[in-house]
Amino acid sequence: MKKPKKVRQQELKQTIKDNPFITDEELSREFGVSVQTIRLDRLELSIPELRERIKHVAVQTFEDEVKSLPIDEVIGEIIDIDLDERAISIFDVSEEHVFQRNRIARGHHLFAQANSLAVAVMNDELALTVRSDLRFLRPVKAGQRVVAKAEVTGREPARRRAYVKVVSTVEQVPVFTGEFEMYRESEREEGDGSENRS
Amino acid sequence: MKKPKKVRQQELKQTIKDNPFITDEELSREFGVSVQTIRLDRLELSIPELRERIKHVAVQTFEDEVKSLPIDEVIGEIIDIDLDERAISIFDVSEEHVFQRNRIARGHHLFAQANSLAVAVMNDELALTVRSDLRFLRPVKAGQRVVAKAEVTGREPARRRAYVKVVSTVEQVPVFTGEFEMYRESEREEGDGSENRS
DNA sequence: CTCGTATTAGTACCAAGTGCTAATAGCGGT
DNA sequence: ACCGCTATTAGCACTTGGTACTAATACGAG
Repeated sequence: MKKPKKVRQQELKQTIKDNPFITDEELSREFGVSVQTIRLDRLELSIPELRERIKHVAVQTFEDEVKSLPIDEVIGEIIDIDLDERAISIFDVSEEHVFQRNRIARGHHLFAQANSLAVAVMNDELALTVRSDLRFLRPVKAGQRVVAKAEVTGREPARRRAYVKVVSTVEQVPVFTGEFEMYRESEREEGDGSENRS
Repeated sequence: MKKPKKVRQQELKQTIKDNPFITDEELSREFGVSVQTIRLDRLELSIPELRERIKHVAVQTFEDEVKSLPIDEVIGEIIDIDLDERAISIFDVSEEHVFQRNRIARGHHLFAQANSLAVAVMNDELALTVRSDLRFLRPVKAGQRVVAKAEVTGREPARRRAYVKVVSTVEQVPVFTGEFEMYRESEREEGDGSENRS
């Protein structure tokens, strides 16, 4: 008995952790013991078999992948709107909006809420964002409710521009602010709406 | 023969893609054909067996995980990454990303691609966006492919900040640019750039 | 009705195991 | 030297989810 059982088991644990794709047979060669011994060790350490280990790793990725997709249509629910003036929306942050590692909301969701609201507040067939300046003031965590308030702060009809300021808060505390320069497709009176500046 | 073979095979392909963890037997029940038929279909479509599929998924994660972090959390597909230096991702704009009225992509998708790329390029356990300044230069339409290039332009280890510039183009033409000020969760010594924390 | 493709059935075999029983090794203590 | 005990090894039956192959059957078009 070269190494005591305990030592071997600890090493075994580490080896499998480092490379979950190793079979019992390969392990048995590596440690110079029989396959059965490896099996007994795994049993005692409650380490599952190769396929289960692989599956476990795979499931993790897969779930993460599926989870981090959603970013669709209009983000947040608009609860009040006064066209061309101001608007408010709420957005509940849930698991799929956060980094798994620390449950902090990914920036683009906050931006999406604010941007959607800025688009909505424009009283226009179609508004496009031209430019924006964002500040992420505090991290937002899963489970929190973000309230975004948008206000139209300026207009430049000649250039078809409007300026919108959005402040997002969680329980009264500001977490995000954004200034948006918006382009309105149609002019104020007639609904033109099919122009393509580029 | 309810559905022609071709249709079944296409559906089969999709089903397996959506859920690689499904056995031939489950598939055979789902499609109302025998297990052998499923096997023949897989053979023709060169879809590997369950375990190989799972293993493939697992290997991906494992490799990515060793490297760094949220490659599976990125919006768009990373096609090249040089940690702490630069990264490139592509994002295909489809119907669900655009306004129905004019088929122009909603701004937050462009932002999401750029922002997640900026996060990914940071060689860090966790990076958060602190501030960003965006310009939407030209409208992007459904069907177009957006290529985003991120470059780390500056570092301020003392304040745990890094600066990333992202330029997104469609067929060489810039459509979006963004400057990101990022916060990195973990501190790092200067002059390293490629250590092996994990 | 016949031809050809599609489908189903059945068999042998494989990898990487589990679960179980039984034999053997190694070593300490007395 | 012998007992006792744990550790190790061996062997066998059985499991999953397949591959590879052969053979039979069904179905639809010409």
